[in-house]
Amino acid sequence: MLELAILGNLKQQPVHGYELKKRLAETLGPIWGVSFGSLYPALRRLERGGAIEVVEGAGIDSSAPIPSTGSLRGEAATARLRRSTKPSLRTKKAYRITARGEILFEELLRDPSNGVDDRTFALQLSFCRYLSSNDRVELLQRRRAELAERLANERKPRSTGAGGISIDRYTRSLADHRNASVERDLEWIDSLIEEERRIGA
Amino acid sequence: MLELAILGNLKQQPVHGYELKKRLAETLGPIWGVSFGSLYPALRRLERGGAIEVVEGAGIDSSAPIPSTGSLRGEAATARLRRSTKPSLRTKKAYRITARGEILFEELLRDPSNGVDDRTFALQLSFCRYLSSNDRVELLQRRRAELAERLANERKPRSTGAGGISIDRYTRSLADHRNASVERDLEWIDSLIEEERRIGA
DNA sequence: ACGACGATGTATCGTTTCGATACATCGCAA
DNA sequence: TTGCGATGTATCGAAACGATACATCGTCGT
Repeated sequence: MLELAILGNLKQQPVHGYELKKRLAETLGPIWGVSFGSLYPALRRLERGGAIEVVEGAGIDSSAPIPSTGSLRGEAATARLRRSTKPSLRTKKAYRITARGEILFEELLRDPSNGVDDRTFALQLSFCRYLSSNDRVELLQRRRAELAERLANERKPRSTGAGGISIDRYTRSLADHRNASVERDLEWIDSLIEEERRIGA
Repeated sequence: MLELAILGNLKQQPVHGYELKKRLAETLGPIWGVSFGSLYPALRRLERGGAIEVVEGAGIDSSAPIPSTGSLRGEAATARLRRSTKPSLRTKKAYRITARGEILFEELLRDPSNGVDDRTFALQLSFCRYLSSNDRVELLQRRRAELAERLANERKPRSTGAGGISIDRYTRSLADHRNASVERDLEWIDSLIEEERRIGA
């Protein structure tokens, strides 16, 4: 679902890879460490699919115009080209979302096959301003169902592990804490649903 | 860190792949869906590394002895062999941890390069009964530091997102909830540390 | 003036993980 | 008897990860 994260960010404005990574790290925080090894291939996938397109040199910071290769740095550039066939490393390649990409974004955002994965849900929620109030409630309720099911599964008595080995104190504490965490998530989701119902357009 | 999970489970008793997957799903719960596509390669990696070894047919359920190929099901077996060169699909291959594996397990369990990844920490904690009280406290404090840092990073005022776009209500709520969650994790860790200090051997 | 250093920036390599699927056997119930 | 779900091993292609290479910029100390 990296694509969703990328498209959602590009929806606001075109950015280039490095900047995008910083924003993703900021948004997703520590719950999802997006690496270049995922990001750049994902960008190329999206570009191949026609969901995004490059905007050569049209970065965010207008204060840094791309030096047209061959003017000031002609010597360095030719020397670089002599050394390697690869042209122009470190030229900011900004990406812009296309109409096709907007459609893909909506599909991914609305995709009901989720609510399962924590990270995907967080992502969808962080972009749910692009959803109708109805779809928002639906998303929240899918999530609610998932959390309730987890709780139900965890609730069934399992004082002894498989094989009859008794669970130690830490494993028990871990499970309890996880349970409490899910309960709080559930309360939070419920408050969001209620609020959406009250003021949702 | 799948290896750690596998070794920790095999430490208790030898099991075969399918059973192992069920146990892992039970232990790790919904936070880590271990798939066969990860499990079997991991088992083979460990076996190649000499950390585990196969125990032919010595499964857990003693009530289901492996039918020695060629007795009761001789006909079916030969027919199967005629059809494919691959021998004996669906024969329970139980794995047992070796002395080498025990060492590897301790290394992985003690590995301080972590505390960062939530899943890895949960895993290490669930096996921390194999650690000394000192190492346990150390593990908990590494985790504590990580959580405290997250909180500090999140705390810095960021009422507007990068690019000057104001954060919508849901993103805000998500961030707040995540913050509260980390705070509770922190309290929990602290209580564990305190308890360990009180009664730890 | 210069050289070290860290932030910015694009890119790839090898490994691991994931999700889906294939293949195969057993037990049980319609 | 047949058909379906649980048990069981295995692999494939795609995706993600962590590390690293490569390259340029600005800045700061000397």
